[in-house]
Amino acid sequence: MMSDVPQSIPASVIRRLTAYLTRAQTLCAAGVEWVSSQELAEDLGLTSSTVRQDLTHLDFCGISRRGYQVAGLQAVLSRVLGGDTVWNMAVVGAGNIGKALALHREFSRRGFTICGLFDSDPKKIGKKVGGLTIQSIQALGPLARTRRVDIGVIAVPSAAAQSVADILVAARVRGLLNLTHVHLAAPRSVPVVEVRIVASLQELAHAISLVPCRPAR
Amino acid sequence: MMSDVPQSIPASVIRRLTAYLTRAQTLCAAGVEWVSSQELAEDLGLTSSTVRQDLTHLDFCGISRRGYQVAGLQAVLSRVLGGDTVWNMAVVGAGNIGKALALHREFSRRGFTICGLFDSDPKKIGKKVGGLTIQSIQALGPLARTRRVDIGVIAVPSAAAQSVADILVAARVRGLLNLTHVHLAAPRSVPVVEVRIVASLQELAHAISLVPCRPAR
DNA sequence: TAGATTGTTAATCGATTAACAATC
DNA sequence: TAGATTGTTAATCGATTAACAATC
Repeated sequence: MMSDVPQSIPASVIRRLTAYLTRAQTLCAAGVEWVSSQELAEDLGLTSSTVRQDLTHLDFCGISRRGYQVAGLQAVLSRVLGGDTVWNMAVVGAGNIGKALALHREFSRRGFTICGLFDSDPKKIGKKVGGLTIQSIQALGPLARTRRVDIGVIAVPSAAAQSVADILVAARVRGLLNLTHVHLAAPRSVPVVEVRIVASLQELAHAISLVPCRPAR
Repeated sequence: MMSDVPQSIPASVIRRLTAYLTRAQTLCAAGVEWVSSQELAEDLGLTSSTVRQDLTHLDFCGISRRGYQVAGLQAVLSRVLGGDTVWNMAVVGAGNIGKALALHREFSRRGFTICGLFDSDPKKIGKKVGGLTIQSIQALGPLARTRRVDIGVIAVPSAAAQSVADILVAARVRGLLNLTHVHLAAPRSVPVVEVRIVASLQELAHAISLVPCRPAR
């Protein structure tokens, strides 16, 4: 009867759970108490069936004729998505993207603390970005280890990405967020999530070219 | 026998095609002439079967025992992904992320030109970011129309995202890149691609917590 | 009660992988 | 020729959707 094995939720579902969480937070802030699968589906461009199916992965039940209690839903989603945990991040690459991430307030609000910003350019080292001082890549390995960095954010030029990933993995970082457009090799115990902005633009460009031209007015 | 209908390639395949393109460009620059599906698969963390299946969507054939000619593959992928076209973009929101995008060189290199940067904050209007002057949101609609903006990039606070999207759609923009964490409603003729960085971090955090702890050394 | 909405099962759909004949 | 690699078909796998009994 020992069925309490922590259920592994598929990545496709996890991505939607983050959307439900954001929505639940908004509804909660607006004082809404109950939400149905149908309403959530409309808000997020899904079917109600998908929403209900997704929420069965949670240790949380809706109520017939009322839907899901917003506050409870928010709490459960937050916990499943690691809301209780604070994650330590190191951002590598202090270019435009790296600096933007270092300054982005939304991260700390969600429990992701940036505890170091690194670059290989000697001219940048020592400069301040928000509350952080840019440090040398040489310092990355030792610091990631002593500061117990959980997540390495890779925002360097693509050519340097793999070597930075290797340094981070050797420093026992637990996961990588890859903002470059090259694939990173990492051991299976170190998950990698890719955020490919240029690829997203190309995907969008392709989708656009499939849409028949609209009339001139 | 009229089978030359422009095949609609699934989005899942398009995302990988962008990866093949990047890889082909790197190989081409390195002077490599041929690449097999097996090699591409290893480089990108896929199976050779997936690679071959994907490439059948292209008007391009490999050769038994040799693989795919890198230069040709690169050319065909570039064309399919809109490499011949130059896309006009407006970036809305001149916060950290918006500014980083405006300064990011990789976009223009890939055929995505930023022709305007907009913000609602009066204190920011008139300031220069790279070659661009920050303009008022009031100017967005008219300018998007007259400058024939193809793609609107939404990098404003989440609460303002939908209204910005509405302005862009009304100004006949053809597609939206959404960098906020809320879902955007848009007509089906205006494709929306979402780049959700915080959601990616949460996905990563969840993946990390599934990995059993490694021994202390 | 009547009816709306859940949780769940079964059906459908699409994407990935395996397998192999064709071929260079 | 022998053998490696393609293009393609069929099998598998997983994700989404439809349907509906249970229930509040």
